[in-house]
Amino acid sequence: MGNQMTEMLKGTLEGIVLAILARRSAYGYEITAWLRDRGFSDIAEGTIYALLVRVEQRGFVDVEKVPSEKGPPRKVYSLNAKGRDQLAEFWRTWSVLAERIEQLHHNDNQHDEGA
Amino acid sequence: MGNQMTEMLKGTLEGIVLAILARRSAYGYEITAWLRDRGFSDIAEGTIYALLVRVEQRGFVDVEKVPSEKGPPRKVYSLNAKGRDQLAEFWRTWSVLAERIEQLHHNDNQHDEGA
DNA sequence: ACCGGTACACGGTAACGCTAGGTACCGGTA
DNA sequence: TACCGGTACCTAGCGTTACCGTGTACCGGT
Repeated sequence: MGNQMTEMLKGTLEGIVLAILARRSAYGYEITAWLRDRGFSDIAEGTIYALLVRVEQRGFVDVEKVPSEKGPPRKVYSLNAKGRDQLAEFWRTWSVLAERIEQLHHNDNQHDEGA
Repeated sequence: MGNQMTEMLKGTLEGIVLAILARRSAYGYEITAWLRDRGFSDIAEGTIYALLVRVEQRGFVDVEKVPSEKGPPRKVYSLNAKGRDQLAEFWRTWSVLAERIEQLHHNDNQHDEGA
């Protein structure tokens, strides 16, 4: 999609994926499809795989290889304790940023509504 | 500050600065101080100047050189029509992203409150 | 003569998401 | 048999962005 969303996803996409994995374990292809369904912009498949490699290397997730009847084996990722800490940290940072930005948004709208 | 905030600012910092300029014209040093006061993390001075050069080159702002009694002349930036369009686009993108992320946040908290 | 505050600018670095490919397994169809 | 499309994963190179450190310059006070 647009450039704007691409840049804004930097730093948040990892949190988004961790939040998804907090709900239930999943594999890359599944996560990509899930995001696409939710209209979470057109996130490239490769981006998700690269991100998953990153969070695995940082020890935020555990991985299990599970055979599939429809193709190559799936790599199923599960959020572990360290990952939950990271997710909590993500939410803290997000809250701070979102709050400050919303304040700007309100002030902005005050003097320039509907432009 | 933290890595997390640094990455999250990518893509949002430009919108933040445009929003500030929407309220009133300002120069780099002033914007930096403003952000620092608002606790908007410890944004590096150099970052703001680089960003201002960028938005100027894209034609989102008009610039006027104003002499200062306290040092070198100030470069005062004003948001123009194109910049207002860009800011509106920023808010649209932000709203979409923030809404989707908040949904994840709620779902996340449901099964893992206060962990 | 010196220091600190004001004000701007630049080069190199790291992180991130995107693009555009490639590999491999499988079932259905011509 | 040959081919295509869906499933599932991976990689290299690229552009954008924010950070760090440093440098320049103007000015007033001591």
